Amino acid sequence: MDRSRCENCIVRQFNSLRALSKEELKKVSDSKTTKTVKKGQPLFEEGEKLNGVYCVRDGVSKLSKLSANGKDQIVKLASKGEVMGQRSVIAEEHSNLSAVAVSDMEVCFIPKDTISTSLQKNPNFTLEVLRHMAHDLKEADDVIVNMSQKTVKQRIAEAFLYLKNNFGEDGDGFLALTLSREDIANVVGTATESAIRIISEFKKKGLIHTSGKRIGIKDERKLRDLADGF
Amino acid sequence: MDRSRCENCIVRQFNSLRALSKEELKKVSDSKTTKTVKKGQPLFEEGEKLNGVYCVRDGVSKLSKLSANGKDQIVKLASKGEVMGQRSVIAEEHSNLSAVAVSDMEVCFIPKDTISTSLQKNPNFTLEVLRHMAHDLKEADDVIVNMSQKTVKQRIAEAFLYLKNNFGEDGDGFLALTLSREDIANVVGTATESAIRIISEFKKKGLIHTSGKRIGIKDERKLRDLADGF
DNA sequence: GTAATACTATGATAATTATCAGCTTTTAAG
DNA sequence: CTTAAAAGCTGATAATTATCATAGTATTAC
Repeated sequence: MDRSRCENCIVRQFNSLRALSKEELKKVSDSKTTKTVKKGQPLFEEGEKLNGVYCVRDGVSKLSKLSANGKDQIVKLASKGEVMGQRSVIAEEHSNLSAVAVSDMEVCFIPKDTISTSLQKNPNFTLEVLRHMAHDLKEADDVIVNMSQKTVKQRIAEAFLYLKNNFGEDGDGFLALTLSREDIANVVGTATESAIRIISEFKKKGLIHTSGKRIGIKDERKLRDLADGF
Repeated sequence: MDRSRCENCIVRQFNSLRALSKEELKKVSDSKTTKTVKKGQPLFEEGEKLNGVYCVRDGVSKLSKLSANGKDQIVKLASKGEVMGQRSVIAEEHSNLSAVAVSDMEVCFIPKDTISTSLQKNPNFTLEVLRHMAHDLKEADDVIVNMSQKTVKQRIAEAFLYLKNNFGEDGDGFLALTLSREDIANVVGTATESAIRIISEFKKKGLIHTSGKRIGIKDERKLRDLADGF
């Protein structure tokens, strides 16, 4: 079986592409190009015009936006099965976010036309994309509330739990996705030093353990309570 | 002309309902019910299962979410032409937000079935809804960045400019939409006292003028600069 | 292997923001 | 109309968070 064909790609099960017909999938597969992106390399930049979407086969990308004060706010982490750039392609606007790989990635680039055609011809596909976007919007609302109402300490606890739930742990009990301290700070929207200080504090309190930049969760229950304000 | 019919409703031009066919519009119009909602009254509550969507004909509603610490975070203000609750109906989930009128409102309730049928049968409509949601998602990203990276002072300045741009001013040079100090605080995610203090400061600096709870913008340029961090 | 560079860490201090308390003004109910 | 309740306001203080400075520790390039 040729795994480089979308028809055989497992990743597809997780995103809206699963609503495509066999015919359509073949077209997607014929028009797509596969890229590998090294950790730290950009996929696209804020303000760039996207000529297609990126489907993540492996690895993780951060989607971020530069704020007026020069800091990068990470809005979302996209991993296996997620499609990046669809918002811009659908609304026919330039991207409002930058995408940079936080681990080595393998992605498929699907040209805009292929997507647009299916959006116009296959209502099931459109509906599926719509459902996914509705879900993303709900998550965005939750992030807004967390950012506005929780303290930095709570947000960092929340972030660690999120990383564990979404990316899992490696064999040694560390979070499978290792982010730099700066990236952690940019996820929760705080100064790098503040994030580091709080990580040290969590370590002292026995909530987490660290080894270099790797972080492992030691007491999930207490972290949860902290994130919820108890 | 019977303005109570969707076919003749101007409001429709502003939202995704404009993509409906004449036939569909008639069905919508026949199945809808019109409600008036007094300022302060709820349209629906967080966690409630919505059996349809609300199309705003007049007035403004706040969409908010209760945070763990008991504060209400206002995520969006919906006014004439906007459709509320579509996210929940599309994703078939309970509402993640509460809607409460911040001014007297007139809204049309359109049952879920009517919407679902059109979503399945009319790809243009689905695509139009999708475009709107893509836009909402972009705005949500912007809010996340503002909430995470800007100071309370900047966020309040931003909020006043937003209110002016989206709801305009009355004849006396005050913002057409009057929010309580508490609502303003809940929009920017701060304590009511902090919001009041900053409003007083803006007044002293000649950026705004007030009369009771009404607020007018005096120096838009300086407010803009402040919001952008200069 | 070593120098340069980026990342992590911690202290000191300043700025921002929340909280609590008390008071005044406005609004709404009877 | 008047009285209770709600909303607005201000001060004092505490807690949180940012900033600046400095140093140790990894990483990477040559």
